[in-house]
Amino acid sequence: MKTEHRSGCPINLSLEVFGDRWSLIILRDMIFGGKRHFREMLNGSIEGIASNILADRLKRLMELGMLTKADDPSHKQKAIYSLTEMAITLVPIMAHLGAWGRVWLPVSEELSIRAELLEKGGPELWEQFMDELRHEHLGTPVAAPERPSVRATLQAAYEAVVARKASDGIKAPAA
Amino acid sequence: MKTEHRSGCPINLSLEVFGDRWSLIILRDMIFGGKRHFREMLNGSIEGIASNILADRLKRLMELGMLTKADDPSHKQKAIYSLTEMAITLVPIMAHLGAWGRVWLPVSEELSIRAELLEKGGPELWEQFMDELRHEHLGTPVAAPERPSVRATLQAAYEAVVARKASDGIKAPAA
DNA sequence: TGCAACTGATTGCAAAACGCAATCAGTTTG
DNA sequence: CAAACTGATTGCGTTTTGCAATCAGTTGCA
Repeated sequence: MKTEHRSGCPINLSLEVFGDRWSLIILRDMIFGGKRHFREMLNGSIEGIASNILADRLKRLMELGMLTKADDPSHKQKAIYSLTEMAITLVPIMAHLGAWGRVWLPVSEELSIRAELLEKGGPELWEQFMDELRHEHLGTPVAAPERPSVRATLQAAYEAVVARKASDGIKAPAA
Repeated sequence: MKTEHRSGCPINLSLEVFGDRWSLIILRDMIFGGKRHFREMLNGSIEGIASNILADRLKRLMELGMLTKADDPSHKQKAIYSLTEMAITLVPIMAHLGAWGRVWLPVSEELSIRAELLEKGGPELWEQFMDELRHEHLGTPVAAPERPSVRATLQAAYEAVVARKASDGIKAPAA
């Protein structure tokens, strides 16, 4: 791993980690999309990441300590990528980024409903989500009481918007 | 301005705005360093930005609506760059980024004291800071009661650490 | 008046990063 | 045994980056 840093400033060092156009996208898909395999990330990416870029970034994120890789028992060639605690603690940053983007940028309704719910849920919801991610990726026991998972809730809201927009389209196709 | 976006996802769109290695650095220097002029940013940058990169990013940030440029009355060739509300609302993101970097990355003590104070101050301090920036860059009246400015407080803390490390160096040079 | 220092940039150029398409060897499925 | 799928890798042309040098106009000082 490279140890040459431009400065010891926290913001600069953070930028050196994900100051590019793909690293955070990959982490977003793992965190909010539950993606764990190479092909899942490659084909599921709405932004259309190229396979060589994906391979390069996964490798880089592993070197940085944000991801780990393990064999998938169900398939000798399959690899499962897991988030580390370092990556899981990005959830609040993702939430803020989403909230900021929703205010200032031309976001689409269906892709921003998750950000909206995450923002409204606040730090409490973020903590619950991070606990779920720790359970899922680090194997920690479930501390919180049983309740619908944050990711499933966000996903359901996304699908509800998609369904509503589709039915709106039937009633008023040219709207 | 380009209107081609990879997707309408808030996180993706945010990355398209500052998903590079310099844009946030420039905004950081303006927000926390109070830099307003080209040369100030060029020579004051601890990361050593090149003049062509700086010119390109300033132009880009203006096109994106994050900065505005105005003539400096004191010098016909001088330009004063101002933050817009869009850029000022990045303060909470900066605070989270700094807090995350402080935990996970090899930050230097003197350059992370600001991040530490900003984190401890919480949203209340961020709001006060944003109000100061609005006054400074947008000319809004000062709503809050008179008190030492957040930037000055952060700067003083930085200088105190630098001074302490220097005197430590005299007592124990090889520490 | 003359000249150095300073203003916000711009240009040339080499290196690196990007991104698309094709390809790879091994694994599983039908 | 062939097709589909696994996580990648390679080649190659385009774009972006970043360093050094340079630019024209402005200001301050002698």
